[in-house]
Amino acid sequence: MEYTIQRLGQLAGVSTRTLRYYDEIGILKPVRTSSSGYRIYGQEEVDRLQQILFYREMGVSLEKIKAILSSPSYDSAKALEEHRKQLLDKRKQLDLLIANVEKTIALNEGRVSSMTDKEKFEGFKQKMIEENEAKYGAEIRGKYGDETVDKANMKLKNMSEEKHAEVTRLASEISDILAEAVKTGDPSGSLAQKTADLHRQWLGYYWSTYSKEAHAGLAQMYVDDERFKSYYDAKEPGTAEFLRDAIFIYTGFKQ
Amino acid sequence: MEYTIQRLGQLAGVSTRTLRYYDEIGILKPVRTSSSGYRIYGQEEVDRLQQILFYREMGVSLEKIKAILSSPSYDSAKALEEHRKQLLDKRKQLDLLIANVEKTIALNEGRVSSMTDKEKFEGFKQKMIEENEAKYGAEIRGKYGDETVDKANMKLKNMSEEKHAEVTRLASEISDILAEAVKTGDPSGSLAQKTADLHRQWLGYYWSTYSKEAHAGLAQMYVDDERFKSYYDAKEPGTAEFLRDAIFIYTGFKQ
DNA sequence: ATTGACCTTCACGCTGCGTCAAGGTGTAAA
DNA sequence: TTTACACCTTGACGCAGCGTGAAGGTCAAT
Repeated sequence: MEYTIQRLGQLAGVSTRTLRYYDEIGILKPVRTSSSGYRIYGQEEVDRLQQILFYREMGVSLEKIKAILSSPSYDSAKALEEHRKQLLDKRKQLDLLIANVEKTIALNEGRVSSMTDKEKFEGFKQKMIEENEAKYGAEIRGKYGDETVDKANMKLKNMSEEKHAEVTRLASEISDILAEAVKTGDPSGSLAQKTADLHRQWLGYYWSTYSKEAHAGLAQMYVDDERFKSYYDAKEPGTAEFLRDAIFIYTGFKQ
Repeated sequence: MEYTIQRLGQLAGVSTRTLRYYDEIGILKPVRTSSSGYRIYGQEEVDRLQQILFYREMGVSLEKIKAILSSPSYDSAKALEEHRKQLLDKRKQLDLLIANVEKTIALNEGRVSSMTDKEKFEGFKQKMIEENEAKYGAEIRGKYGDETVDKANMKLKNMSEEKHAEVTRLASEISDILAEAVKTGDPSGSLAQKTADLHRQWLGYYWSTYSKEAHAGLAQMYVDDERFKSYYDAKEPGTAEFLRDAIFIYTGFKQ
């Protein structure tokens, strides 16, 4: 398939000016030009543009992208793996930021009493990501790649070793406070909301990405699924529903 | 709490140059200057900077941010809701992009036979986000907001009414197949992997965004947490571990 | 042969800072 | 006290990555 400049632009979501600029700086040249000087792009250029956009998405400068793509040691398979990891990092940061907004909203609505200045900027800093970018040089990539994979795996390992005690403590605290909260009968009360908050913290140990929807979904699952329901309702019938309602309120999901 | 320019910069993860520039263009002025002309920032400025960074993160120009923040009709609560939605949109786009990388990797490894040119650029286009940005004008915000909130709420509602039966069916199927799989003793076997796959499908009803990490985390949770563990191990001891191992293999998380 | 949607090159302008330069300030140690 | 050193100031230049004309050629259909 061959593309004119505008068609390629539409396909990839970039402007024709951008494509001309990329030609100008030599990062993406058309496969040929028509008799009248029109730029014609082919299959290779489509794929190369995709790679360029992956790097651009990660904030790599066009100059560096050019160097990377034209390096003789460029390994597209490794690069893709690296992209994947970077994107996952980016999503984690986004999740932090979302949690930040949500906490700020909760603060404004009085559902949460305080927020440190530090917390207010959680998720904005991109230091770790930028450090990764600095390491985007082709040679270090392979080594660093394995390292981060290991780190990702370590997270679960360490968790079961180091933090296991804390998670268990949290879980039992949730259990205790939930029992108290149920007695009040008010899922919007402070005890119930504290339970929901603790539950969220607890989830933090298992989910690298928190979302209100997932939290609310889990809460609904507690009610729908017999095994969860029977666990929660063991001490006091209706506890699963109560917890769900509390979490729905906490996450802002009305029924 | 009062901050010097550098301290505020560190707190928020921006450079001192940036803060001076923000002063220069009048978007964020210090509350006062010390006797020797040093910029001193107070609590209000911290909060304002947070708001600025939220908008900046969404790609709004500083000029527009200035206009928005100084508009008499500016409603910070609504703005925060809007930020939240935009961030969720952004995450959806990121998920598309991640899916794109993963499919490209699969293509390279021959696990997938083809990928259209259109698919190659899935997740790059930010049209929807930009359109939202255009709507960042205060008046449309409220209306558009409620609509998407309603949609999000609908997801859970419909679920409990319509799909409840299917979810329950899935859950019991998982239970059955898992019991069979445990007998084989091989978490990498096809029965175990089918269980993991069903488990993933089942999760799909509760999580709007699936991630391998979260799935693996949940699996680990099944082992760490007594209530889950006792449920799974009821029929056959070691079932929780078995399921975790199967899911680890399924998601690619080695221990 | 005219219209309208394409394409070309050239060139200026903009945003959001990074990065010196040249100097003043605060304070703690020597 | 002075010396070091980390902090602060204003001013000015520079840069990436395009957006946005201008002035003109091309292509296909009507």
